[in-house]
Amino acid sequence: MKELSRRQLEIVGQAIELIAEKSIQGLTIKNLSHKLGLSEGAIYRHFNSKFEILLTILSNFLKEADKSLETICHSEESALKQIESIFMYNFKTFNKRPAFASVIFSESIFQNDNRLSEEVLKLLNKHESTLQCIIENGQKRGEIRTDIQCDKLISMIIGSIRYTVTKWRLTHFEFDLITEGRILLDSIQRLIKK
Amino acid sequence: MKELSRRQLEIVGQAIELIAEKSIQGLTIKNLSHKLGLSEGAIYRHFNSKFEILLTILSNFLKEADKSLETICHSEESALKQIESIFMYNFKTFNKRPAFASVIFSESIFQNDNRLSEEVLKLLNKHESTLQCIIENGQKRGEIRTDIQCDKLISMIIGSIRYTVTKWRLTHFEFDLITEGRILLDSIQRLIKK
DNA sequence: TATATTTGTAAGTAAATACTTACTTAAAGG
DNA sequence: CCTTTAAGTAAGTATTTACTTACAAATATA
Repeated sequence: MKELSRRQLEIVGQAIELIAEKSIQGLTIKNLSHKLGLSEGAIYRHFNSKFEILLTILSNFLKEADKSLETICHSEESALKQIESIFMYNFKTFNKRPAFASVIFSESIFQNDNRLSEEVLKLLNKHESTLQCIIENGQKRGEIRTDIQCDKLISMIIGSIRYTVTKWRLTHFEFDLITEGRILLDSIQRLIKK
Repeated sequence: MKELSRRQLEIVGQAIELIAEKSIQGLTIKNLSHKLGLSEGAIYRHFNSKFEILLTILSNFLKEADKSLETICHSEESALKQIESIFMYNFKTFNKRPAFASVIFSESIFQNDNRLSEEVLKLLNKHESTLQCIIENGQKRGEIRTDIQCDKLISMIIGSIRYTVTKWRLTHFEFDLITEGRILLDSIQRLIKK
């Protein structure tokens, strides 16, 4: 994973904007070149393939998420506070950059290659392992109820976050994601606390 | 919504199988014609467009789901039992016909047309309204806790079902959906009961 | 300043894809 | 039996798409 050149950053940035505007299907080399004010060929001076561009977007997102989740996990907050941080991290990220949601929620789009869906799976696994750590500690400390399997609590938490974002997208962003996210968080906290 | 001819049923059936085998991206007219042992043109004797085939699949699925959800909603069972029925209906359906999951979970695939994602939204809304009815009654009857907003309970329930199915797909069906679904259901029931 | 490297372009290519057309065969009906 | 209609085919078309090639300009370097 080398550093990206200025032009590469520009290409990736415009690609993300393009996805935000026209969804993942709108990310074509032609559209991208127009957006950049370059020829299609020029893009290939900086990336070997469209796949590489997408992979760059995804793995940068993954790296960023990794870092945030690590920070949350190693903080000294209570379990419920840590879960709050995960909620807000997700809702704020998707609210600010809906394009990421478009990429993350389009697992099955890429015909030949499943390396992209593997990246998505990595992201989910990272969320799961972080939540597992938080919940297990919370259970030991008596903050979280112990009568429910940890992995089912995780499915509920991640599932409800994802579903909220999915509905937000399907309804063309007509409700405020952060507001709804906060209410959802409050409900989840009330359900899982001891 | 007219009745489908024998050939139309065959085309739709093979289309579903094709999606199950190669995911939604594998559904091309060429692939479909090979599977049917017909020419590509022959398909157009029975459907005006590929879009129409997909819409037929989706709206039949929607109709079926509608019927099941209505039955569940109007049964005299307890709220927790009704929720169990919704869980099992979903997990059994996707387990038996993973192609449906492939279609339902690919909202953003269809370039120009958003009529398909509207169908998916309809399906989600039907689930939501059914659950709302069930939960509100359950709350009145003292079966379900009332300290959480109804729509957040719904997000948790639908979200956790969808997430479980998504993971099942991303991990290439490596765990038993029905088994995991039952454990998830048990957890949810324990969380939301009064 | 001369040369080499980087970055660009215009104009392709090849493959995929949904759909059409002109024509043929099979079946149905009076 | 003859005509009409339904159902099929082979061989297209038009468009989109990711990617390539041959060449040119700009920029850096010696």
